[in-house]
Amino acid sequence: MPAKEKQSIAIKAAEPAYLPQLTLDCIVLGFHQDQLRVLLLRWKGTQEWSLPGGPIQQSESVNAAAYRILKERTGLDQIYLQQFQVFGDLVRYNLPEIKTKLQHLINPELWYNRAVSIGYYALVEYSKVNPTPDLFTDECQWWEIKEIPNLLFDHNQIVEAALQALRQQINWQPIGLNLLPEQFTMPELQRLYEAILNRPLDPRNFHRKILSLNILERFPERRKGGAFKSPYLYRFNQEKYEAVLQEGNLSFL
Amino acid sequence: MPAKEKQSIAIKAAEPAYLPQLTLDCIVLGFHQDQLRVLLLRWKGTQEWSLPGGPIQQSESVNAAAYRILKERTGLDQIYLQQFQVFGDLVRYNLPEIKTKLQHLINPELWYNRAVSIGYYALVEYSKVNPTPDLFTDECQWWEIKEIPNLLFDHNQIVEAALQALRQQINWQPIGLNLLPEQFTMPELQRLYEAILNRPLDPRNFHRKILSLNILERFPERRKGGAFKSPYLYRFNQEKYEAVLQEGNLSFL
DNA sequence: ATATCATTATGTCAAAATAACATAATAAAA
DNA sequence: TTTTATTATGTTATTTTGACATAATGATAT
Repeated sequence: MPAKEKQSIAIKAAEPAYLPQLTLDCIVLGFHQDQLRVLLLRWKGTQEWSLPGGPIQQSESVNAAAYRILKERTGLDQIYLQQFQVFGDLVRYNLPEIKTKLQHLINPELWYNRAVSIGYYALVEYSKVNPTPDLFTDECQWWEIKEIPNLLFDHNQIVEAALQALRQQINWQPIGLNLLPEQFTMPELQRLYEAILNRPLDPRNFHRKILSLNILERFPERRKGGAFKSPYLYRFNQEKYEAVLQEGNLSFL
Repeated sequence: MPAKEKQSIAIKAAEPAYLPQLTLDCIVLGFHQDQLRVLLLRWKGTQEWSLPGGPIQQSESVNAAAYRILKERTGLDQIYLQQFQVFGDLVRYNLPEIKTKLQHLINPELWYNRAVSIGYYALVEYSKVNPTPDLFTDECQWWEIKEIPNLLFDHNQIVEAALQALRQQINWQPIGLNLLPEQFTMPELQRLYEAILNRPLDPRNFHRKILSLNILERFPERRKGGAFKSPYLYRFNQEKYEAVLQEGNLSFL
């Protein structure tokens, strides 16, 4: 190998079975106890965390690679996945530092000088996820968005960019529903939106606005169990949702 | 222009000076005579057209590569550029067909079986562009969006995706202004929006809505010269624009 | 000079969407 | 039965949108 080895998340796939110098990072978002959470991996024998991700096989599409990685880390198949940005800067982090931290894991010759990463965010139902580490890590865990530690590589920035993209997208598509279980209550949905948008919403206006989208169905029964008035249960109606999407009901400007 | 550059989504960057199996495609959009236009290249000795693009140098960021390519094809430096999608399917076009069409230009050994492409759209001022072919092409020309021929590779689909992304973005950001000269009239701006959105707009409502954004300045003088009432001239005010962006005035949902 | 023509600038009103606001109902626990 | 936490919901004023038509103007033709 010439004088070009170092790198990124992408370890020089010793196998040429992977696209060289290209990787993929996934921001897997879940919602639990009124908090947005993200799935992180702890590298073997360290306290260093990073996002799930990895190289792309020659035999799979980029999207398929994202689904594969998500399947490996969460056990889930059907996931809402959104490509949101390519990270292609020349210097994306302090490489010598990373190499030092991870040298016991990866032969330095296996690093690329540089890799480009495609960022995806995934919205998943928290309770269905079975967090599973990969070959380089020994722990896969949910972290509250607000408590994310310093991550390896440029992953803190990638998470930030993903959240921004999510906030933008949720303004015109009710994608938040992908984060909830099939049945949910209006207050739960509101708290999810508040977590994503990071600001409080008025419950009356929220209720009206969400229902006006015509993509929710209310069940006749309420949920019992709390020391309070029992809330109605709702369900996301995929068909109605798609009908709404068709209309492309964006206003200009 | 760097030696050995270009193009296509799938030519083996003969040198390791480029990121392998990764390319970049640019949809350069301009507006002229009430039409949206896109810059296309005709391959040497053929009637085959494709988008500007090419591989990324090891020594440049992905964004820098996009700017470099745009500079090479248009002569312009300061360009509004937006990364909008990665095209990463396994099979993006009929490779044998392409190889046949272009075999006189490129040694088949230099083709990759597969490459991933990062799509950018660029919004430019039509009259400032100096269309310039690259090493593989002998013509660089504007085409009306509605008259784009069958392009090489998956470029027709990429153009379509770019337009969709543009239409989406123009709904919440007044980016269209990048397509006009510094001074423009309200009807010109309206016709631009109509071209992008592909539907007629009411001039009174358009006027009201655009001005309400508070990013335009009206000049005291009007433009003379037509056999009709002379229109006012406007200018895009960058400062005001940025002030508005800060507010992040997106409604939720 | 005047008429004609193409184009531009602009206002009103009804309907819809938004934002701001408070209280009664209820399930469980005390 | 009282208390507590939480949920469901309605009204009004304001803002935004959408639908609609006409008068003004600059050039050209007569």
